[in-house]
This record gives sequence, C-alpha cells and structure tokens, in this order.
Amino acid sequence: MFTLAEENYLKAIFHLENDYGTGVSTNAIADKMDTRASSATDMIQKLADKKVISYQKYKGASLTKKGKSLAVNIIRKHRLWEVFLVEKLDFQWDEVHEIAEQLEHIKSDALIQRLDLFLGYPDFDPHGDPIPDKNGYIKPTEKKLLSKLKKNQQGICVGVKESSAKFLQYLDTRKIGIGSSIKVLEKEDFDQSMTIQVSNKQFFITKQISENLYLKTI
Amino acid sequence: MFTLAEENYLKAIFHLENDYGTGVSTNAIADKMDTRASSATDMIQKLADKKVISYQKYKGASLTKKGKSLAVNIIRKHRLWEVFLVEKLDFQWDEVHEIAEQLEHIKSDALIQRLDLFLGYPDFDPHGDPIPDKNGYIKPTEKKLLSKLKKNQQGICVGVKESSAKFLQYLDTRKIGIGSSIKVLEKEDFDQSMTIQVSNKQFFITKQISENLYLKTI
DNA sequence: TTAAAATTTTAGACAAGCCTAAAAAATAAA
DNA sequence: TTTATTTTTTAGGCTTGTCTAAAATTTTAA
Repeated sequence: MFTLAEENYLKAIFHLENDYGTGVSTNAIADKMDTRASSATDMIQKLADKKVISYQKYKGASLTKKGKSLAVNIIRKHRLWEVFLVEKLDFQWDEVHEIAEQLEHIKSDALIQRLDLFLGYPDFDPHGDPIPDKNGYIKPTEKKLLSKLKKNQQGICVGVKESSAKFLQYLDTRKIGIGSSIKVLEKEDFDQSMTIQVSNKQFFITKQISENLYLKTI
Repeated sequence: MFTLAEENYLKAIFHLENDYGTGVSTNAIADKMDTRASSATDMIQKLADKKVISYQKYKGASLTKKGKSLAVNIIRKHRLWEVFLVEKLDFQWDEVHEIAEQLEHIKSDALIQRLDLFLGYPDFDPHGDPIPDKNGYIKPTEKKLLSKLKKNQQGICVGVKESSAKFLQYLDTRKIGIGSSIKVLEKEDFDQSMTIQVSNKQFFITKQISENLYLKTI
C-alpha cells in the first residue's frame, strides 16, 4: 500500500516524464512537489526500494512499469472525479482541481468502477485531458499547442495544459473554452504574441497563453 | 486545521458521549480507536490543547462546543457520502461504510453543500441514521430498540445500531431492512431471545440482534 | 584540464502518531 | 483503612516525511 505522499510523488514523476522525457532530476521533482531536494532524495530512495521507480544516485529517476501503472490509476481517479464535480455537482472547471487532488487518493476499486459507469465512461475531463481506462490505457489524441500554429491557421480548442484557477478564469472572461474555434490572425516573431479570433471577437494574447492551449487543427 | 487522526478521535468521542453519556474514559477511547491507552492519552492532550475537548487528568474527556460541531460535520459528510454511494452508485448498504470513512475527510464546504443539493437534502443515511443539517442540527427521532419491545408489540424498522457488513448481510439474508414491519411473537425471559414475524416469515433471533435494530412502534 | 558552480546526497533534527514498559493515581476489595 | 487491582499517565523509542547544513558528485566554464 502507498501513502498519500508516495502517491503524490509518483504522480509528479509521471507528469515530469510525460512533459520532459524519461528520467527526471531530483531538483525537478523537488520543484514540482514544492519541497527541498533533500526531501525528494529521501522519497526517491524509498520509492526505489519499493520498485516503483528505477534510480541511480546522481542520475535521476524513472517510473517502472508498476510505478507507471500506479500513477496512471491516480490520474484516472483525479480526472473521473473532476468530471463528476462538473457534470453532476455543477462546479465550474476552475474550481475542481483542488478537490480532485483529495478525492484521487480514496482507495476503492469498486468505487471508481461504479463512478465511471455513473458518468457514462467519459473520455476526457473538464480540461480536455484524456481519462485512462481501467487498464491504464490512454487513448492518443492529436492535439497541438496554439503556440505552434502559424498565421491564418485555425483549430478547435480541445484542452488546456495548465489548469490553475487563475488561467481558467482568464479564459472564462474571454469566453474561451473546450470547443471554442480559434484562428491566428497575427503572430509576432519577436515575442511569439498573437492576435486571435474567437467566435466574433479578437484578442491579443502572450506566448504564455498560447503555450497552454491545445487545439485540434482543421 | 485538523489531521485525519484528530478527526477520527473527535468522531469516536462524539459517538461514545452519545451512547454512554458525557465524559468518556481514556480506555473507552483507546478501545474505539483500536489503539493503546497511552496513544489515546497523547491525542487527548493534543485535542485539549486545541480546545476541542475539555479534559482533566484521570477524569475523562468531553467535547467542547467547537469539538462537537467539528465531529457532527464529519458525521454529516460520512452520511451524505453513504447516501451518494447507495442512491447514485448503486452500492449495497453493507458496502458503503469503509468508503465513507475515507470520503468523510475530504475538506471542502462547497463540495458538501453541492452534494447535499444533488442528493435532494436527504434526512437519513442508508442505515437509518439522521443526517445533521449544515448547522449541525440533528432532527430528534423517536425510535426504540427491538430488544425493548414486549410480546405482541410491533413496529417498522427505521435503523440499525451496528452497521458492520456482517450484521447487515445477516439482515439481508432474512429480508430485514429499513421499512420492514416486525412483530414480536415470543420473547424468552432468560436470554432475551425472540421469535419475530417479518412479512410472512418467522425468525428466531438472539439478544445481540434485537439490540441492534431500531423500530418505530405503531 | 583544472577550478568554479550547480546539483545531489548524507547527516542530524523535529513533529505527528504510534508503541512498550514503568510509574502514578484512582478504584475496589479484604 | 490498608492492600490489591485497574486505569491512566509518563518516559523513551520508532517510523514517516519534512527541514537545514554540510559533504560529495557532476557539470560548466575558464
């Protein structure tokens, strides 16, 4: 059985490997967990003892098959609970992350199976992230960061990379959400800022925004 | 903020005060928490420091107003989640206690408020226990232990005192549940065993059973 | 290719929550 | 009303997960 802290480290390592490739550094983990490198080292050694990561001193850590399966299951639970909160309890998409961070640690396979059924086996969470199935399979989706698009290209927003309340509220005030059609009208070479068209409105957005919006290009 | 362990002690003390009157002994708490008296003493002292129980060495502990309000809120959450599990996820009444023991510690007032609404503001949980409202008010209900009934008295089952899976399954196999009509046909003075009539079947039950079934007498 | 800087690990400490063993206090019994 | 028993508390220790400070290793730069 894994403790809450262990589960959170596993999740952090999974996300880091996903974003930056296999083998993550102690500092990267400490950063993500908002703790000190020495604390991260302690936990890394414990997780290595438990065979859920492979690790060599000074060389970084990688999830083993078992570790990855555990991490994906936690993420599955997180995303299912987010769907529940938005679809059934009428929460907004910027309100659910913190609550799901707690709910994802509830231990009951039967609960998650029944929750999945109750929600109609959803494929995506409210932020557009795919929900792993009960075998840990994540359907690959073709999606592109808005920042990768060139002038005059367009697409449908299918997800957000960051899901902080602040960012989601920024999108809300501009009526940008999953399903929104977005077209690049101008793109500034110098700082990657853009002018985009969303339905009949135009917005000026910085690189920081375009690097956190996923589109399916048309 | 209170830790998981602190919350569980508060709940235990609440139930003990409810069942056996105000002021509970260290041993009683240790028993309920399935821990050692010395561990209970440690926690009792911590809870007293935090002003959620009043306590004098060797004299037992009682919840303060603040402590009682915290305990009732945890019980409210537990019972609402049980309703959710049975009503929405189709769990059986003997399957929900363990899961609710985890869910009751999720910290979010908004979550519980919305869950309560989603469930239609239920008054009782699947075991017939009243659900405190958001101010901590518990509607008083007149209910009587089956063991208190005399020969030929009858009533409707409105709750169970014990809610272990084993006991609930015992009731299931005899088709006894909330709403069942129960009549005492015979009562043995010597050992308090009874013969009861439930719909058109008769059962022989021991004192241990009749002391855990609540009836509303007709 | 050696010195400086950054990263990572170790050593030692601390709080929470538990334990055992022993001491202290309260209660029951002779 | 003393003695025996039970209950409760204290003392000291262990594990988990964190910390700071210092040592070890790796990486970068001169």
